[in-house]
Amino acid sequence: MPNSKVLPLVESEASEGVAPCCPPLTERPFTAQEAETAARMFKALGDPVRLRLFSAVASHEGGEACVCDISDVGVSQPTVSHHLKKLKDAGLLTSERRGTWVYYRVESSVLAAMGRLLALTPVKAA
Amino acid sequence: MPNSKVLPLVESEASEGVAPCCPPLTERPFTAQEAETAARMFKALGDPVRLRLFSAVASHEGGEACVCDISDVGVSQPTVSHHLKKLKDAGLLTSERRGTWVYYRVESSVLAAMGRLLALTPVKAA
DNA sequence: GTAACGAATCGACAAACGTCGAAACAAGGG
DNA sequence: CCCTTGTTTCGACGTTTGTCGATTCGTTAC
Repeated sequence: MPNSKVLPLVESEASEGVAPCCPPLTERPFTAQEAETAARMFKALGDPVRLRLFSAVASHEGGEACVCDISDVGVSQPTVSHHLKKLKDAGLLTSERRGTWVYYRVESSVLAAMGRLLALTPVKAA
Repeated sequence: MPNSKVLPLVESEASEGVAPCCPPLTERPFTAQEAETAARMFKALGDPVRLRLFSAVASHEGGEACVCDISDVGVSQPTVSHHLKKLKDAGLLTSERRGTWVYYRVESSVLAAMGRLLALTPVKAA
């Protein structure tokens, strides 16, 4: 899929410095651009169906799941596909076709970046 | 404000067990109900303006900020108020009027719960 | 009282979103 | 080949969302 747009949430996945998009929320006020980037991640997880799909992939054996394994979330199959695409566009999932089936996998570096965003830091003195 | 609806994201703020709404995303597939609850939190942060407002409060001295301190995010005053209300309804902020001004404060227990949701756990063997 | 200021609510509007059924695409098996 | 199965795309629909200007509410100062 050469034309798919994936957000550059993480600059590189090289050995060490995973380079998150933004500092912790508590460090300083976000700039407009930082907020734009980070909001896309949160928005992607801001839907119950997507959260279930994401959790299903994330908790599946081997760290990946076929669409057919996780389609049981109470919406039609096209809707499942639609949500998986959104998670993929947000950079939270990657997909790979293997024969008949398509497998989705969690992009753990992005998940880590989001966790770092939410990291609690000591309250600044008034 | 007796009629405001605050989501029960955290059962209690008592001394120790902050009782998050849900297990880590990677632990097991979310139930519909867990997803519904957690998605509301993520959704609240899924807008750039709200993220900037939240970050501004979170990073402000003393852990709180007057609306007038953080209104500089490029939207009208009613819109700022609207977004602060959403963050409040999601349980991420609390507010308190002190004289002329209204101060917002981060509900850190909820922030912690969200961070725990995103905690990375080892990939299960296939 | 009334005027001034900060903040919340109201009403309206366009844009974005979630959902579905139908159709198209991809891969494998007769 | 054609048929079946898994997945994505398309088109349409109703709902939700973000935004604003105008108004209202709460508080303080005069």
